[in-house]
Amino acid sequence: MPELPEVEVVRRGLQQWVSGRTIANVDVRHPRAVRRHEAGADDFVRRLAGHRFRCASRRGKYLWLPLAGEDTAVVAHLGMSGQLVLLPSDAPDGPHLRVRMTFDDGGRELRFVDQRTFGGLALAELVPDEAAGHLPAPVRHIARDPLDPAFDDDEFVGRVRARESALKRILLDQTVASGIGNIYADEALWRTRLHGSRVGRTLTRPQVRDLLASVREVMGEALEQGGTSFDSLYVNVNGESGYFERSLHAYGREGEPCDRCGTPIRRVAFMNRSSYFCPRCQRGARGKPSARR
DNA sequence: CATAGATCCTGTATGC
DNA sequence: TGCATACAGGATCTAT
Repeated sequence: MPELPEVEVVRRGLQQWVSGRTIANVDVRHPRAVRRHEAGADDFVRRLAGHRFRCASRRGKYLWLPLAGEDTAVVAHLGMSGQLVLLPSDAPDGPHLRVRMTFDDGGRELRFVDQRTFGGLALAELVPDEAAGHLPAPVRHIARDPLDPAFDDDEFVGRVRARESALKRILLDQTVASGIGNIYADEALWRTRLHGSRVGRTLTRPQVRDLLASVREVMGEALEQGGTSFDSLYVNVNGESGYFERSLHAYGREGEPCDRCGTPIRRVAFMNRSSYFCPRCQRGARGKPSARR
């Protein structure tokens, strides 16, 4: 469940159902799922057994579970198709089960399920971070996400306007602001009436501020509805899907009328993926800036 | 240095 | 029916 709202839904589930529990056994069913754990799958398994999870944290699309009494955390990234689900031990494995963790209380076990194996788990060091307290080493390279209270709006505006590349590319760059993916980038651009091919450098400060407000708005609304799900690939820790798909205005709506002006939504290939936009509301780099008055 | 493109993987949907 | 192709919500490595 890749973007911020979906990952936050998972974090909340982990916070409720996994924090405070002590790991009994870890079973790595596919080595690729722990490829980011440099010391290998055996080391990953050995170092987790007997340790207790303190809580569940998140920045952008990264999740981590700090271990009690240690300066380490299990870092998880769901990639394109990863799921963290809680299931009874006797539930069938399913074809994409990658890692299984049991707990000493005998309750539901935690499973990492990932069809495409772009996601993964690793045990990483928690290192001091001047602003955030502690952060896992693999998370330090990304920026704060827009829902982080300490997110620096001015810095974001400055960085967007310093870029020579397309606005959508900037939104997807996790080192500028983390947590935004293909869906919410398109949705925020639609809400702000900006075209993703606009060059960052050409935007006014108020335009970038509006865009940031739209990002927060759409992510907040999605979170309230449990995230966006098109199919069973994107579920919370209890295997349930969110409802935000119903509220999408642009993403996945090629040919359908724009909810503002009725013009059919267009889809174009961009950065090896799809971008959806309203060709009337969101004027492109070739046309006049839409917010000009 | 900033930026653009290729690549990792498995499954589903679509067209011939 | 079989087969080929396009596409899927992401991040990272490589080349320019």
